[in-house]
Amino acid sequence: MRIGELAGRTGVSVRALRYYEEQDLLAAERSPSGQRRYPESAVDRVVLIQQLYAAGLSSRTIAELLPCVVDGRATPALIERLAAEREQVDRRITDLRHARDRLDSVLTAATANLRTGAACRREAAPRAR
Amino acid sequence: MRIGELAGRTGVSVRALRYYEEQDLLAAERSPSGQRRYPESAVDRVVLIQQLYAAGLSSRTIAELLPCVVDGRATPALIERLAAEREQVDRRITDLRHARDRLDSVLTAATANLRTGAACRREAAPRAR
DNA sequence: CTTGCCTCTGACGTCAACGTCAGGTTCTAG
DNA sequence: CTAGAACCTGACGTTGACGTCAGAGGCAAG
Repeated sequence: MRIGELAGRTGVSVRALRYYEEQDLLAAERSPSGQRRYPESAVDRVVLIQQLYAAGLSSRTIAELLPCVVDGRATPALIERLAAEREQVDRRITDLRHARDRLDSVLTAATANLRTGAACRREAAPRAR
Repeated sequence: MRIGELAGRTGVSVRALRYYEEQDLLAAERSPSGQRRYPESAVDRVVLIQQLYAAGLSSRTIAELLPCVVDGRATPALIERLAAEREQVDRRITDLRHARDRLDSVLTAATANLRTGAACRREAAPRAR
């Protein structure tokens, strides 16, 4: 398929796909006229890339680990790298949970105050730009 | 305390503290000569700011919500905002968990392959810069 | 008083993951 | 055949949270 269809089916922009290629995350055949042609498997690949971005990995890191992720093969060094990234993700999850809990306690407190009529009287002033 | 001490005690840079002030996240008294003076409570405040950054909130958002977070009071609109941010954080946690699970399955697969002697034979090529 | 660290403002630099625009080619529907 | 959509490369713009540098003033010790 061509780049526009891949973009449509994955929900990422054409620009992003070209960027992925630039970063060696996603290869493409070329038609005689130079247009990119992707196989069906590219859809899954792009989804995977998005997942890894969502995990907070950089494109540099993804490029290093993708071959391993795709074919399930790796050197011990790559496996260590993967494990380290996994730990990173775990820590980020923990941090986020703490932050969420913090927001939760703030929320319940604020809501309770609202109900007891203790709401702020100064309106939120529109901040200068 | 002065800015250097606050930086040391919170682990954030002096530059970051000045940036927080610029973004209305952290106020400071000034000595007659113009140097910033912070109360003890600034330490907690900076820690809180870090937590909210960790939650993925922007400084703009933090500035809007901080008064509410600090004194537990808010307008209904602010409470809605908080709840929305909380949901955002929740979604991010879910995404991260998916990504982590993905990394996990890759890891176990790769490790199993390693043990069965199916490791990649082409070494990880050092990528061009 | 001077040395050396701390602090100030102002301003430009950085980095990642794209967005956007220009100027040109290619493909496809009619 | 032609209009218009889709594609190409190349290059500059954007955003957020700072880093870094310059040039100047402040503060404690000896």
